[in-house]
Amino acid sequence: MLDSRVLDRRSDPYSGSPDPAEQATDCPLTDALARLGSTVLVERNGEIFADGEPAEHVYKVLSGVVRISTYTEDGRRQISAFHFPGEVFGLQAEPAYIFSAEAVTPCKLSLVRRSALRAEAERNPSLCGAICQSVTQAFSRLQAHVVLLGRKSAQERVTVFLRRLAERQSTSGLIELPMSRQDIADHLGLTIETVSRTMTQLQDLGVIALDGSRRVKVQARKLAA
Amino acid sequence: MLDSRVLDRRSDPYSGSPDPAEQATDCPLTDALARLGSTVLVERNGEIFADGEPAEHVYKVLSGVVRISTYTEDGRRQISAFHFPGEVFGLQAEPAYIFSAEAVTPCKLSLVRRSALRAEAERNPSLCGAICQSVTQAFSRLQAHVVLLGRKSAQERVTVFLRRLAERQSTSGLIELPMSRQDIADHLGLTIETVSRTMTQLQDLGVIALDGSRRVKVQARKLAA
DNA sequence: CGATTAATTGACAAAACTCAATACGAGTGG
DNA sequence: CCACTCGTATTGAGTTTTGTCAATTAATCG
Repeated sequence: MLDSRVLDRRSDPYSGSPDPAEQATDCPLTDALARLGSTVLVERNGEIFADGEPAEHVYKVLSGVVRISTYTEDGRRQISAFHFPGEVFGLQAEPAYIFSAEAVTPCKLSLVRRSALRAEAERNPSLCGAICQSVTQAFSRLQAHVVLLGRKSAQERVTVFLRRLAERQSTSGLIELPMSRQDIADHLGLTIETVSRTMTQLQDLGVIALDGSRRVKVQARKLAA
Repeated sequence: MLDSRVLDRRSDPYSGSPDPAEQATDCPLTDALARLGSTVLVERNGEIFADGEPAEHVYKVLSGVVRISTYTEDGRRQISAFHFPGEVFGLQAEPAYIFSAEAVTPCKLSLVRRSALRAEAERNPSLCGAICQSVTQAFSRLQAHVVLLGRKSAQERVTVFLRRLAERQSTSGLIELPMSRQDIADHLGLTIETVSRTMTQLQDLGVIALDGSRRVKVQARKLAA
């Protein structure tokens, strides 16, 4: 898990057909990443950065899925967030990362040095605003997750998780689960067994239909409630 | 709970002896609040703002304790954070508040219009940085809370809660609990009964000593583990 | 001092966890 | 193409933790 964290790095844009997440935009942060950053590929389960390391870079997902995790002393893991293409992570004021980031699937990431971003932000106030906005967005997401963890039953957690995933993938009805049951469990504060059982419960209730373990067909009506 | 949200408001500095949180500092955000903001008093359990309202102001606690809460449709409440003197809250990019803020104890707050803060930030890049920093700080706290909610037993939750409280109050050994058991329960994702039982357990274990329900003497050594 | 709210304690029920066994699925080699 | 393996997921049985409901005690406020 610690090997081969950087498979490829270059400063020029990727030559293949452009992903939506790589297009030019009106977001100063995206622009800054495109102009000042480089690209890196990370293999499945590869480490992007680890908790406690100097926080030197800010990342954006171009393709693939990233998990943000924290390991407690006794070996338990909490995944506080998953990041999908277009999302920025690693943006923080602390000098060292306060969590680890790993690739759930093979990932293409754009990254920029924090110092470069900071220098650019000094010159460009709109970039500064965009950074703030990105951080508050992450904050809002986390806030919603706190409510999920604090107040909800296993069934509610799984249902909400699937619903949010559906919204983010905006695929009407068919969700691809890029992450394992263990990842989901560690995100929702449950065990892998409870996640599994809840999935089958939801299937028995007719809320979802499982097609293998990584593909879920959603009865949108029923999931909504 | 909805009545009398604003008891007093004025633009000039408070005339009494200055709290530490009101002193002039080298923090541009604190300065901006002092220069551009006004002061308001809120009574115990008074509402500061509610989830869904237009997010017009940014606040800083001068004295007292504030709770940030979210109410779910089914009436459950999750308190995602408590704010102590010197801390800023309500700083967000969304046009409407995504949670409510209420006074745990009678509070003196400094507040500034978001538009004023934004205008000032355009002129002053260091203020922009300070804002970012404040948001990332809140983010880090929330991140730590997610780990607590996701992965910890009732006993660990209460222990960590008390430890963090002790750190923030920096009162060696004696903690004042400004909030009720219900507040603590809603913060830790537990029931009031579990919180209460856990407290007595910790007392039986010799980790803490309760002096009434709102005062806790901490055996620092034992709480640390 | 009495009334009211907050906190604790007890007995029981429910939800989730643990441990263990089984099944599935992707990849490999015969 | 099939059998084997390894990692992942599901299912089952029993335990533990926490939640629920009810009763009691403690604290607060007039």
